[in-house]
Amino acid sequence: MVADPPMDTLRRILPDLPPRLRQAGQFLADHGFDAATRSMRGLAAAAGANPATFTRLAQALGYAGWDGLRDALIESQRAADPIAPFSGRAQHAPDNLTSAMLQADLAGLSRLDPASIDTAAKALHSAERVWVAGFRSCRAVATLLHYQLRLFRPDTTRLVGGTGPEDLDIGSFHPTDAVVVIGFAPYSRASVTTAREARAAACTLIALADTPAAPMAEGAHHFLRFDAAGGPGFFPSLTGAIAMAQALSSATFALGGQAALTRLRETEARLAAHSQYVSGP
Amino acid sequence: MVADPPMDTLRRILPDLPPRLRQAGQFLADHGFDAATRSMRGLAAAAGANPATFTRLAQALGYAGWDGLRDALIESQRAADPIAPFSGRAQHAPDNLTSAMLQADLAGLSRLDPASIDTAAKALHSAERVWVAGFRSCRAVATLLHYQLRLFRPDTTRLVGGTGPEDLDIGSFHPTDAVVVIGFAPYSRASVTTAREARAAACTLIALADTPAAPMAEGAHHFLRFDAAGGPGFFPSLTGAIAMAQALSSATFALGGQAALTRLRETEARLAAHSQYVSGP
DNA sequence: GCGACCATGATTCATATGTATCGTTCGTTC
DNA sequence: GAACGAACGATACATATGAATCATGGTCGC
Repeated sequence: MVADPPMDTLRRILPDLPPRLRQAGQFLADHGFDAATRSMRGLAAAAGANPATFTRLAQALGYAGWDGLRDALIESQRAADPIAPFSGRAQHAPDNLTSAMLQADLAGLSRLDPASIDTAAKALHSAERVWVAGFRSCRAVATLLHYQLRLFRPDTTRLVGGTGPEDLDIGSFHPTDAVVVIGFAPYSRASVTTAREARAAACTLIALADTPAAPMAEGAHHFLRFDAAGGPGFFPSLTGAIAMAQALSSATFALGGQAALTRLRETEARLAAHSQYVSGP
Repeated sequence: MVADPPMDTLRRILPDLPPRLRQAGQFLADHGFDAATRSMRGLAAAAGANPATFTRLAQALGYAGWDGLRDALIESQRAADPIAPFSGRAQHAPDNLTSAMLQADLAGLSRLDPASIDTAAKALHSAERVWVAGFRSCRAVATLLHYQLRLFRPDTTRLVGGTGPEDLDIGSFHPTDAVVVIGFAPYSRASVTTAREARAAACTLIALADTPAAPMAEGAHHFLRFDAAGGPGFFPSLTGAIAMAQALSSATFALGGQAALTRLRETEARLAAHSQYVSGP
């Protein structure tokens, strides 16, 4: 009956719990490790709650008592974090696809080159307008970069193909523009076209790609490399590209100084005024 | 005096210990997690040793008693859990913002929980339809997850707000649907609404968020945690969320078996036929 | 051979721990 | 307004837990 991860069932019934039980449940959700190690009374003291509350919480979750819940927590955590105290973590090959993918992403991140990002940020900073282009799965990276840049450069940042077919956008490239193109093999036709047109228009071309031989990297002023393939996943990984795009926007923001900060505050105030956000938990 | 990691001092004095103490020490080294969670007597039973042996072992390590050793073990494991596994990497302080961001992303990735991703993938696999919802910067994550899922589930995957205002999408949630909501603080109003409606419609709710206390995690059947803040960047980081989304789609694909593979091949063939791609370098 | 010493197991005990129980409070319903 | 029940805190209790103590067996030195 309660063979699922206890944290999942906890979250499911959490909203329907009475106030103090929910408070205890919240604490448990935030401090799962303590729940597995400390005693029930110790937990209660840390949470500022009555010990009996945790017994009741366990029973509300379908366990016979706190011991049952605690055992389930221990079991789920043992699987979750294989601490492997002595043997290096790298030794035991990842047992399943998921952790293998995460591990590959980890390795991919560590291969990124910070220096190339910083010089590209300078180029973005000094460009009059910035175009961001990414298609198919790379569209996710492009939208994020575009979104973050717009937070402090709202009027001078455009997404290629953001407001319709990309033809018109490409046609309006200007020599003082910078164009960021993101792509990896197999390269979408649109991204290659965008890069070619950017070169033709004498823009500053910044390419985020998987290899210097990529079509969009040809003649690019800045080349930022990330690993897309190589992982065990069935699809290419965009984790490295995302990390690089974020670092790029942050570095560009840092170059913007006080002016950029002011514009960011304005944007945030505008979002808050339209109550786009709800208050935190 | 014994502020070092207990496992280190253990290993140091292990060879000089009397036979039974050494045997217990071996077991402790191999099952550090159990030592931190189970009771001393329980440990002794599992190790096939006398309970008193572990008290003596703790004293031999310089602790007042077993409780002292156990607390040290807990503390060292708590630290080892959330901090980066490649602790050597964290030592040399990053020289600039960019590499600091990448480093923070690296640490964030290592904190992801593969087990929770796998169980969520099962839920996606068995859902009739899958809705993906993310707004503002999380839209990037949502589009990528939607894109990858559509590669092998083209007809049963939808992006909330993908074809217009999200109201109509939200209204058509069905109990056999699964809804994936991505968000972090400050939480956009649309994402909270989507999660609430998903719950109301009795959908399977899968939340990707920065804390279990996030509004969209309330009552969620599956909760996948990632770190958004914490880095030195000016904007939250979506690297962890992207990595998790990709792992989620790959895991779901793997569950799909031959049928999913067939559909993926069909999609690829269709893209190639329309010559969306250019040949590689 | 024998006493001293250490390692180890068994026993015992004070304490910590989880839970059943009772009384109180608060909100709801008739 | 009375009656009811849920939620919660406080108390009491049976049990589990860790550690001190005692007892035993084996080893080393003389």
